[in-house]
Amino acid sequence: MSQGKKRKNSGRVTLADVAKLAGVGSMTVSRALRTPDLVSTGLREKIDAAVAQLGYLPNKAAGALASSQSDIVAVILPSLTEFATNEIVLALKSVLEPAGYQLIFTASNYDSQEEEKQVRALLQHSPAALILPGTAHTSQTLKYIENISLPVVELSALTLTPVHINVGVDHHASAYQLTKFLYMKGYRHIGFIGAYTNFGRFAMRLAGWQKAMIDHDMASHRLVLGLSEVSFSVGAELLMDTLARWPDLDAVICSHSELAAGLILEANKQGVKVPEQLAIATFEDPNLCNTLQPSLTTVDIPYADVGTQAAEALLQALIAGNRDKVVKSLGFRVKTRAST
Amino acid sequence: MSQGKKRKNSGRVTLADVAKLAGVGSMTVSRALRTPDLVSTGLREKIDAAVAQLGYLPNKAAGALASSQSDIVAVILPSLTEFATNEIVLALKSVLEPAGYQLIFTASNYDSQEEEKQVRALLQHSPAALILPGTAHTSQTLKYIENISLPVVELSALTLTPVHINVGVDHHASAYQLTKFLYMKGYRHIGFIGAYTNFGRFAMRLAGWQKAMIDHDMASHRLVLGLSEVSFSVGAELLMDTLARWPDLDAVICSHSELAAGLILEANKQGVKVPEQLAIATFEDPNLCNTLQPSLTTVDIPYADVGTQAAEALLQALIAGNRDKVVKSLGFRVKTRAST
DNA sequence: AATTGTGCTGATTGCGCTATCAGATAGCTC
DNA sequence: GAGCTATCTGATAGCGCAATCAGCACAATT
Repeated sequence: MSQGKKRKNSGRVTLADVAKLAGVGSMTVSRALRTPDLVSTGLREKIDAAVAQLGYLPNKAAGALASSQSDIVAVILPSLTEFATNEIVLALKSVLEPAGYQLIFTASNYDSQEEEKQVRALLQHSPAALILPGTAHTSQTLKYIENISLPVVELSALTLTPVHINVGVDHHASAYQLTKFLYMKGYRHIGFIGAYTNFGRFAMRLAGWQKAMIDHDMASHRLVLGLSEVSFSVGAELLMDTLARWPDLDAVICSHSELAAGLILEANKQGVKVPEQLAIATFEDPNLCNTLQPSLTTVDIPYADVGTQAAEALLQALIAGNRDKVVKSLGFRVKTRAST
Repeated sequence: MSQGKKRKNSGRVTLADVAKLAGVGSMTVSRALRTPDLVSTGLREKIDAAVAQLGYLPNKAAGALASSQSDIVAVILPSLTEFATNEIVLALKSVLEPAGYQLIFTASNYDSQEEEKQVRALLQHSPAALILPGTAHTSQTLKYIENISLPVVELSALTLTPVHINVGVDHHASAYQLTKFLYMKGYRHIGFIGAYTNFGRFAMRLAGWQKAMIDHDMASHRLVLGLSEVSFSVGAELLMDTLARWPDLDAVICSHSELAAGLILEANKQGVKVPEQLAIATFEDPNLCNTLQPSLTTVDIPYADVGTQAAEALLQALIAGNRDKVVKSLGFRVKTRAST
């Protein structure tokens, strides 16, 4: 019974088993599976039959080790629960999975320390590429990704110092445009409410709003609320208090759709007329914003495009094997709805 | 320059590099990293220093090959865009990631052929466990997962023939209860609208509704619509036509929240009173259903619990190394809101 | 003093695969 | 038919790690 072996094999069917059954060398089986054109028809058929008969499944860990390349693409997202996430994930998958890549997702929860941990964990799987948010990284994270010779994609936010591929939207400009849009509509007392948990975007949008306020001589009418949490109810609780404190206020920009939704629901309940008494505008989630009554004016951000373009640029880099810097800034547009 | 080597090494820092720098054997480094208690303090400190200095990251592919076990947990979800998905993903992550597992997600899109492909692809990464929907599998898929000696979790739907761990909600019973609830409220002409894309759940809920209709002598008042697609607009388009064809209809159960939402929005637009003229009830998404006006009566399904309990049962199986069958049926309850 | 542990350490081997190179065979040129 | 290329095949040698086992020092036991 004891085979005198030092090591038990894992029990799985291996390349060698297939080779033996097909009566060929294992190298030929390996070729038949990866580059069938290099194997003669006769052998290929025998091998295919053997593979089917044994139900052979290649062991990718072994393949990755031997060839020092894998089909894993590691993706770090800021959060798993946001509208944008879903769009981006679907887009990435639709491009990268057909090309034979496996995606691994994790979330940093807008915490750069957590991101660093995730990067460390993911790099141990020697992925073919790394996709992560375009927001602030720790110096250790930067060290990891700069030392490593694999394509890196920074997503969603445009960076000043892109590592390699950077696809995103200029959040500063979008907030600027939204503010300007409200100004054109005649609003003069435009507040900004956001959550700084969302580190990158909050700051950029805030800055964009601020610049627009100054450029349009509204600098004296400033309300900024920085929250530590985002939800319908936080938005709802805010409304009456904010109106009481800033009676001049005629419009509000929310950094998150959920906040804006909370405001609207509460306004309906309290009899505050939107947009007559208060205009509300926000970013991103068209589904939610359309469902609400009145519907919400937003800056539509094409997150699906962010994902698609990022994936395509990545695929090119993967195929070409180059590390050329690619920066793509995607458009956005203010989508006027009933709330302004 | 040429080293006469047959094979270039990958350029990454390896265990051996750390060992050389620390002046110890590579096996000791391996131990220091995985089972520090078995290494003396002096060497451990030297090794830690060397690891830090070199920025060493273990190569998990090599580790997986050598030990024939990996830290990857492969998860197949029916869809990435559903409410339930998000809840489940978060719950799985919160239990399994702290335990040191890496999750890989893919989606089968309610297609068992696609599921089979995904299973094949995922098994090549020799995962530590496989999590997949508890709905119908192809015979090939069953062959894969039955032959394989790894923990399998079937999620969300209860199965008649669980492979190993099965955590879910009895969709049949939930539809039955919801129908009964409407009956108690006085409704007698209760229709059912669903999408059969969602193979498992649709059939089970339909059956539950049907049973309840028969049990409560409403068998003669039956409307069933089986759709091939789900969205707000499909729901909206349906409303007037359905009312015209089934003038008796006083209540509708929708298999998907989105359909119900579409119906409500259209009812508001057309002046159809909910619930006076038509009651509407559905399943699952409390966020959406609460936001709507009138708010939607639903069967609340504790998807977060599904995820948590599945992950915990899995963790136990992983630690104990057993393959005991575990079946957990989670509760649900009818959440009455304004729409009924 | 001889024996048996006990705790650490490292040499060796192999996990299952692919890169590399050396043959083998067939097809072609002159 | 010699010489050459083009095409195919397989033997071998790692990839980086962990399982295994042997060795060694030192403490504990008799």
